[in-house]
Amino acid sequence: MSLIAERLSRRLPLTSREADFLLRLESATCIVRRHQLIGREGEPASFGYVLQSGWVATYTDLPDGSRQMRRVHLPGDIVAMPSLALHQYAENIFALTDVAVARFPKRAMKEMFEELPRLATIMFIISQMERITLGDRLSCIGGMQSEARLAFLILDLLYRLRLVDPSVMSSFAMHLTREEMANFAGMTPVHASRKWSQLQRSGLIASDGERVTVLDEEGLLALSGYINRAADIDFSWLPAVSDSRAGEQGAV
Amino acid sequence: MSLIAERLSRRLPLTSREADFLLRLESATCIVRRHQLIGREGEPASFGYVLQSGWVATYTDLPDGSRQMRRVHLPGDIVAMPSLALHQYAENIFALTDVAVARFPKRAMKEMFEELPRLATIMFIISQMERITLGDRLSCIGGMQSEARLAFLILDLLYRLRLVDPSVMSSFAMHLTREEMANFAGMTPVHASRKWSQLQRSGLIASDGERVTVLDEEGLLALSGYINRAADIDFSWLPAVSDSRAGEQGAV
DNA sequence: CGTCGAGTTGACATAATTCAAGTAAGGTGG
DNA sequence: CCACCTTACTTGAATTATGTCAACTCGACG
Repeated sequence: MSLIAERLSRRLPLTSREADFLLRLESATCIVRRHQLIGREGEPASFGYVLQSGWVATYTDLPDGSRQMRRVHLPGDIVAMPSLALHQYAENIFALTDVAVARFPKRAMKEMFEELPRLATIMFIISQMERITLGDRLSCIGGMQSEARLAFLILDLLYRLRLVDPSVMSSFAMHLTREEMANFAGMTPVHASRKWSQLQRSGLIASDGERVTVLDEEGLLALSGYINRAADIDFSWLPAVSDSRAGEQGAV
Repeated sequence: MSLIAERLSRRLPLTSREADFLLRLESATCIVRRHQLIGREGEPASFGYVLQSGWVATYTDLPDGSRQMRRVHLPGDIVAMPSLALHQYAENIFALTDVAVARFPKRAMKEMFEELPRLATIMFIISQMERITLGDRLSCIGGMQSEARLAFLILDLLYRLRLVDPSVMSSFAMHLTREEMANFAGMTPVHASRKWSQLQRSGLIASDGERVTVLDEEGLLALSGYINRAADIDFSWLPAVSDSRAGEQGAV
């Protein structure tokens, strides 16, 4: 089964046609080394990507030279979907670790809307969720201090890693450098280093370079104002699988 | 014709069934006074809104008491679409001016995906555009100084007002108070006031309390790093109007 | 005439950046 | 095996951007 289908099927049964479609999205895998670009801002936005393993970030560079990371993508995420609405990629797509990604052509989305309205609606809902969580991050960066913004990053990764791999409890391998964290949280690498140390000293997290352990999840939640939106997602209004076009209803 | 259809039809011919659907979305208009809430964070997210006249903002309040505006909506925008993916509104919906809004039930979206796949794709594309522009704003707030963040706000409003009303050239009525600008741009009202004055002194804008005039559009663009994404939107991959279900192809 | 909301300005405090120096770990070639 | 890189990270001191508090102006309104 495809990685996306696997994640979705924990919440929703998918029909076999839907699962087949998602599997086809992942038919063209390629490997990219850590710190290589998968796509560049300004290139024709002909392909979306399904991230199969590793971490990917999207970022843009600002005129003054600073870099803003917009999103860290984890396995099973669709990468660069927003740019499919444009002729050119709006963001750079960057391998934070060695990754495996599958690329799919923009026209696959067209087929989905034509033939699999229920799956299209699911994708629509997921996209709206991403808008909400991006807005949450905007609120965090616009209104919170640097320590809280780092705490937000940690919780965001923790909760999303739990969705990918339910065995994740309170610790995970942090694949971001201090500079990458800083670019994500809107501060300088030096400041990120200081505040990271402070999170450790205050007992909220522990960190040994490779792994982070969340020691006080409640404390981080209170500090960062993070809201786990995924818990509130509403799939109740999906279209029915249409009789004329649907295949058999798949189990799982 | 509905306001959404009118804006869309400048770029795309809509079928009469699509136009009818959009008109139905706007069948239940109500008037809300300036500085009233249209929807509250945490309430059941049963309805989306089409903004018909006036300005609306969405915002959230952070634990430390600061307020972050996420989006200023202009006439013809769909408001609260992201929250339809959740059981509860994720944001407060706030009338910046006296407004007319039309509310539509969440299930209208279901119908759209079932019966009007091309329109659903258009909505999907617009939503992805919103993700991009929200990301642009994240980059701006995360990486730019306060003066640039205000410049970004001005250009964002200017370019979007031009889409709503092609007669807008370089000046418009600014309906935000200093405090609201500050909440939007991630700073304090006092600081917003200082930097607003500075934009005037440096000759980039003129302002007389009611109206803003952009005197140096290039200068504001260079200062803020603003990118007008709407110019690059790609509607070329829409599904065809399906034969079996479509009405006649409407002109305009 | 008094009050209210919005805006401005000054003085001071704090958060974050900048610049610079230094540590530590991993890789490479001799 | 060691000397010598490079890269990531840390820490201190000085600087700048922004926040905070308080006083004041101004116009709208009853």
